[in-house]
Amino acid sequence: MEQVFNVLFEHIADKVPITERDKEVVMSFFRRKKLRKRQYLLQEGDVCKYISFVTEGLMRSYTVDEKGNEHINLFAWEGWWISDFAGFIFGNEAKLNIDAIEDTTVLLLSVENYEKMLTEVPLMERYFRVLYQNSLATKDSRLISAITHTAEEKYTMFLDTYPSIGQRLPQNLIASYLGLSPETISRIKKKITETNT
Amino acid sequence: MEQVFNVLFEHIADKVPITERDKEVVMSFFRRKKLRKRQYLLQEGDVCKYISFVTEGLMRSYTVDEKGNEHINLFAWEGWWISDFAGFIFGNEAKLNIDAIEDTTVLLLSVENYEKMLTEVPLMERYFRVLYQNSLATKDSRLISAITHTAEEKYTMFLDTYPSIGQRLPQNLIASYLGLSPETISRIKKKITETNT
DNA sequence: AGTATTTCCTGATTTAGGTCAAGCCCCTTC
DNA sequence: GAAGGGGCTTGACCTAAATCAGGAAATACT
Repeated sequence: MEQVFNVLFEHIADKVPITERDKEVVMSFFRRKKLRKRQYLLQEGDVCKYISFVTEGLMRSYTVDEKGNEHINLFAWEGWWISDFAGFIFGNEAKLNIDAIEDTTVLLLSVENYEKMLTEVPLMERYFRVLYQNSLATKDSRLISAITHTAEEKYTMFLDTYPSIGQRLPQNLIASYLGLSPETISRIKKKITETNT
Repeated sequence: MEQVFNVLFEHIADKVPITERDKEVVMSFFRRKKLRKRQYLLQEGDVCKYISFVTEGLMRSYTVDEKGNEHINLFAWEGWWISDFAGFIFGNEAKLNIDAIEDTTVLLLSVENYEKMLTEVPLMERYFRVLYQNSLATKDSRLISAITHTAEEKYTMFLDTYPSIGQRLPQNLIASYLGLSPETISRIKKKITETNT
């Protein structure tokens, strides 16, 4: 079995008991793709044909508002799915841009293969149900956090929640993810280190 | 078939082709419950044993922060599911409160029945996958909106998205849902009516 | 009908965080 | 090793929305 699929199958096995037989079938639906740092996987206005599973590297999805500001929607590193969901599901134009923050390898799953896979391998139906279910619970708390917490709380909570990824991200991207300005993050960092001494 | 189930089955049929036979089985897993206005379905700290489908009325889920402010997470009226998802799925203490804004009838589905139903009726596995998938897409756009838009944009977008429900909600609840103060909503309304004359 | 409780409005003041601007440091890349 | 471009910091200033406070409408309760 190809090396890159290990990450995917570990992720699946974590949620449902997948057999070697199923793995073979599942594999056949995916296509592998490599991306250089800064390379687009999807641009606003395109039709989003795939959902992608990151096996190596780091990606982001983001929107651009009228003033030209980028707002990061999601980071996806090893073991995460990324896509313009609304576009993928409902078939409309993508509102999101997706690009690589580091050199990245992804496994692409097209709409047709997604549907096919779900019917042919019922276990995968269950896998995605569980996956979505969990992300819903996560999204809920992010939303609450975005509405209720202060800038400082958002920042420290982000670092607590994703300690490993903090290192890999320039702080202006974290700012964009949290809906804060880079300057604010900078000031918060200063304040925190000052308090700790 | 009991009347209250109509709303549920319409909702299901909208996503997957459910048979009369399946309906019988599905029905058996639910329990019906009536709630008076202001009555709790779940309080913070309880174990969330159910997800609930609203067949009539209007409910909300909300958190309370350290300062005692309520932040509404979700409104659920006819045809919506409501629950403390994280709690229901992972079995930990509820962080959300859920109560009735109007007199409400819900159909309760316990964790055990949920799991049982999903295995016994594979079609329901698919239904929930599609349901979650769609809510994910919706949540995404609400999150982006919470981060990027101004108070006025959030308010008008809310009314555009849920025109029917605007009437049924006092505006302090809308404010709480949008993460704004009631005063701000009041001023926005004033501004809008002034502009329109 | 009359009281109580929400709900809503409006003004004055405060504040968190954004915006603008300038300079520095650290990588790349010729 | 110079030149350029990100990324980060810091200061001065600004603004959207929160908070505080008071009263007016509107609902609900007996």
